Amino acid sequence: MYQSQYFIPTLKEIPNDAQMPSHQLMLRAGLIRQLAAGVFSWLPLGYRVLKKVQDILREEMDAIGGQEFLLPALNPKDIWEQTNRVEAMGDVMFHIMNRDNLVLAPTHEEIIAYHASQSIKSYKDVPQIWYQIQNKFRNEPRPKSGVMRGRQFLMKDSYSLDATEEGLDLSYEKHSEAYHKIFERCGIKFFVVGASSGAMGGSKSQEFMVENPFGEDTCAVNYESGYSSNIEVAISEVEPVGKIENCPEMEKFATPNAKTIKDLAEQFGLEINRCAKSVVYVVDSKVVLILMRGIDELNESKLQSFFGTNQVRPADDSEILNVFGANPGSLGPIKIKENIQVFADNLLIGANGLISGANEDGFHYKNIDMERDCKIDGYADFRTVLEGEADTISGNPLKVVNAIELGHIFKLGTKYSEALGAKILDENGKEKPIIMGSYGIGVERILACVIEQNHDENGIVWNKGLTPFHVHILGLGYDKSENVQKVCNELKVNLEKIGLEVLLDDRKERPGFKFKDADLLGIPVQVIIGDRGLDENKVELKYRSSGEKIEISPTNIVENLTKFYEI
RNA sequence: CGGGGUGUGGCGCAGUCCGGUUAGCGCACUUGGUUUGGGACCAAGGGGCCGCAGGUUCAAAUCCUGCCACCCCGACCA
Repeated sequence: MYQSQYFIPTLKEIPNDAQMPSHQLMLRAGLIRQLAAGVFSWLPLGYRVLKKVQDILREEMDAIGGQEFLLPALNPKDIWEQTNRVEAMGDVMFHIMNRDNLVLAPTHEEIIAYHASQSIKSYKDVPQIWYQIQNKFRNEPRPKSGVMRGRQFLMKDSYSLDATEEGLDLSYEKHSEAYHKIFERCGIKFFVVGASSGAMGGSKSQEFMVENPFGEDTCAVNYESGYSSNIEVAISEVEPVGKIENCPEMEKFATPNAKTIKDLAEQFGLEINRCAKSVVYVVDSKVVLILMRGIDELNESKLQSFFGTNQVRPADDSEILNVFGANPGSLGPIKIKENIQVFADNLLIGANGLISGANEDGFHYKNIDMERDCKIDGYADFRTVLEGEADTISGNPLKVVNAIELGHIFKLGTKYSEALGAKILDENGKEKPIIMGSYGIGVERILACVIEQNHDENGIVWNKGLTPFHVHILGLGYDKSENVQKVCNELKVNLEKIGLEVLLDDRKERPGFKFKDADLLGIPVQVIIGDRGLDENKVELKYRSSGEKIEISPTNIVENLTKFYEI
């Protein structure tokens, strides 16, 4: 490819509205352009890389027996109504104004289940793995970070159909292995976390994560021990609060200026973890009290799975006053005005010597014994893991990091097959719903993550597998020197002959300009050809990742690059 | 949806507070010339309904009102 004829609009300056390095570089290197918030055009150079990612996805999906579909983005709304997801998706789903019976698909479980219901009738017809690489539409309230979160985005989504739980386990395992291979081949450093399945009813779910400051998920990890978990479900080894000896009788005391646990601990010289924090939530319209250690934060995901509902929210001040007869800052488990359920975090099991609000403004109790003085309806893990706590595998400190969700594998179960009547007969002629799994990868996110992990101050550093071109020939003084032209073109032909993709910078630009652009584009090897070297029968080979340059005779380049690309 | 910010040529910005020459600068673009191994220089050019719509005024990029778009923080995120 001649660069003078190829559309690669590079930018010298960083576009004002790009914050994330990969976003900046994708714009600067001419891979993408933004069309609207969360909507991007892929330019030729970017699309070349995107296609290479898709090739890897196809190869690995085919390798586990996946069959590629292309499902429509326009979907009949009534199919989505059968699973109640028009309502569940709410504003996230795009609706069509002048054709009300159609919607834009944000995912494809329903359509897969629909087709399965038509044609998959027997246990002999499964297992099936169906996948596609296709645009998804989600009306994100706030698109951000370039292609990281868009309103239209490419997803590799696949779905497994099985007759038995064991079959699902196998399909799930196959996907897990395929995903590992995919991300490894893309050269991404990632980790896998167990994720909260929330109230959606699936049994097992794991997310493939990439540590990144712009990531929207939070995970607790220890790379050495291999512990990694979404903060929504993360656990750690923490000493319970426990008992003190000879805990005296409970005693009320005045705390007029202590509104927070911190105030309380500081003003009265108390141990912060014996100051029990009272968190008030409304769960399915009922007010509940959760007691936690003073230092801990309630984890809403854990609360949701404990109660099996996602209808949870913090109680507001008037609800609190109503139930407790006191305001936040003086709440506790003792003598609550209304009869409500009280739960406590596991770390408070058997604890005594606790301090908590008296449900009377400006007063607290001390010497509270959970068993002696409180009526607790249940204990569970409600807390959010904190940085530095011991991981449950090695006991070494956990790191709490931001992460990008690249992929998600999910044992769905029968929710969609039941709703859409996707049923099969088993060996005994008994009708059963198909057991489904759902597996997704954000295709454009792969690209962004690769750039996040592989760039320097000069630009992108592509790996051999994803680079848009294998070799970047820089013809210095190309427009002037017939010799440079001759050597460049011969080399281009010879490299293409052995299957390498070549970008030849034949533009009428000064050398410095070409060097800067080449580093920005980030093709792994640059072959620098100019009269100065050719006079001594030398050209220069520069490796983008190390910056290392070697001088070499033009006749040895093909051999050298054959080795480099292991052809 | 709440809070904050920004809209001026393809990109990056100044000008707006305090209304008043012909709307300016750098990059990019066109032409000519000199240059040519890490984003050259000189000269001459082309390109703007100053986000949109109203309003105030003799006069609006500038003041007022409404709307729109985009970015950031938060809420949300199968």
